[in-house]
Amino acid sequence: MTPTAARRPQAVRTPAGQARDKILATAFRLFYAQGLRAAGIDTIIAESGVAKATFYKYFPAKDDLILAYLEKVDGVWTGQLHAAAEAAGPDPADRLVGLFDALASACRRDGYRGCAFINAAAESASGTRVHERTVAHKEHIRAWIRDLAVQAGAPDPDQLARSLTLVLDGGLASGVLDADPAAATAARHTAAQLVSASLRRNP
Amino acid sequence: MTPTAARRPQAVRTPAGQARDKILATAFRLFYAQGLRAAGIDTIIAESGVAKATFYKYFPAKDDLILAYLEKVDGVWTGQLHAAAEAAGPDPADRLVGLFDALASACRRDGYRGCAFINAAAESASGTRVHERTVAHKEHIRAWIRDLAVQAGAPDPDQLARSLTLVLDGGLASGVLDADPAAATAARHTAAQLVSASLRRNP
DNA sequence: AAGTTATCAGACAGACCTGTCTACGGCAAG
DNA sequence: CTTGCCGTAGACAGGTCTGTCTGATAACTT
Repeated sequence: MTPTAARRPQAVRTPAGQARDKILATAFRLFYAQGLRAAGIDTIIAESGVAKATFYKYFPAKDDLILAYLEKVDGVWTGQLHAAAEAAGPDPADRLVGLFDALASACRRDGYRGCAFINAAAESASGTRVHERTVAHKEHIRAWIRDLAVQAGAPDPDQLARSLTLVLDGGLASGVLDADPAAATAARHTAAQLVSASLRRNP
Repeated sequence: MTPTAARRPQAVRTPAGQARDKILATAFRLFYAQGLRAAGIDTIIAESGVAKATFYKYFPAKDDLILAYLEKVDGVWTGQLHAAAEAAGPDPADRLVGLFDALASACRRDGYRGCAFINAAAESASGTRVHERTVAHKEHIRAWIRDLAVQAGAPDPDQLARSLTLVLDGGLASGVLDADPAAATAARHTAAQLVSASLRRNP
């Protein structure tokens, strides 16, 4: 009837500039818990508490949100790995083993579902931006581990980095099946074996 | 107009009893190549060349087809692992290393996209039949490897089996990123290191 | 020859998904 | 105070998805 009757209560308003963060936080949670395809845009918008138009302003397409999500995961996970490595002490050889503590911590977290990147890659065709981003992440990790192996004086740092990333990825991949802490413990143990075996000839 | 005008040419007819196999073969291909969600029922039906009603007769729901697919993958992959292990000779220690040749062979195949089970688990919520089936598969593999470790006289077969499955899963998980044969080679090399290190005290 | 069974073709329903668009409300800067 | 920006609410379009149903045909069985 009257224009006044059409007024809507406007509910709660997100402060300017914070909408993007809220969306990304929700996406982080839902993408990781349910998968990239299973988590729909509508759900993410509803749980973020933002309007649809606001969402599409910051993320013109779902793929953009997925990439932002992967960027965030990269930062978080890389940070945890670095922190775990540094917590093991100044010796690079210790750090190579200590980084596996990040895996154990991850396993213990509620809702742990393995590696977000491996899961994302499983849902994306090769050649897509999402897939490429995943490959880049794994290469960064391996380069970092290789660097530690060089510092530790490994005779073949490439080989050692390969071995350790295999064990790390194995631990992460098994995390999507069950969050068994034994897998993380075994991964750390295996890593210690590989590191000491690799450095034995060159003490 | 006339009833005769309504007659359809009936196209090519699948021989009785073979429809299920054709569907499963198509599903095997599409599920692995695209993922469980990305491969739609309609596409599978169209590429199978069967009628929709026939499909739903054999697989009342998509989940049933997915489970049949996983069953088939299990058979194929387990067979390849066993064959690679046996090809390495009669010594159980050699077999523990030789089974990694199956990984190298898989990497070389066109359209290789890592482990179908890990990929499936990434797309399914825990607690679902699909997820449970994946966990069961991984447990079978580890039990088999553990058995080989016992035969090889490993002092701690559980630990060795854990380590080797971590490396194997790592190799498979990295396969979804890129089918790098170097990963398979490194996995075999790492496995050899772990096996010999594990048996050293007990020759 | 008649009946049974397996298959084909495709319309249809109902849900969900992504992305666009309109209309409106509050806030801050000019 | 008003103008423009950023936000909300939600309808809508066009597509895809799973799963049901009808009706007709081919092949095998009795």
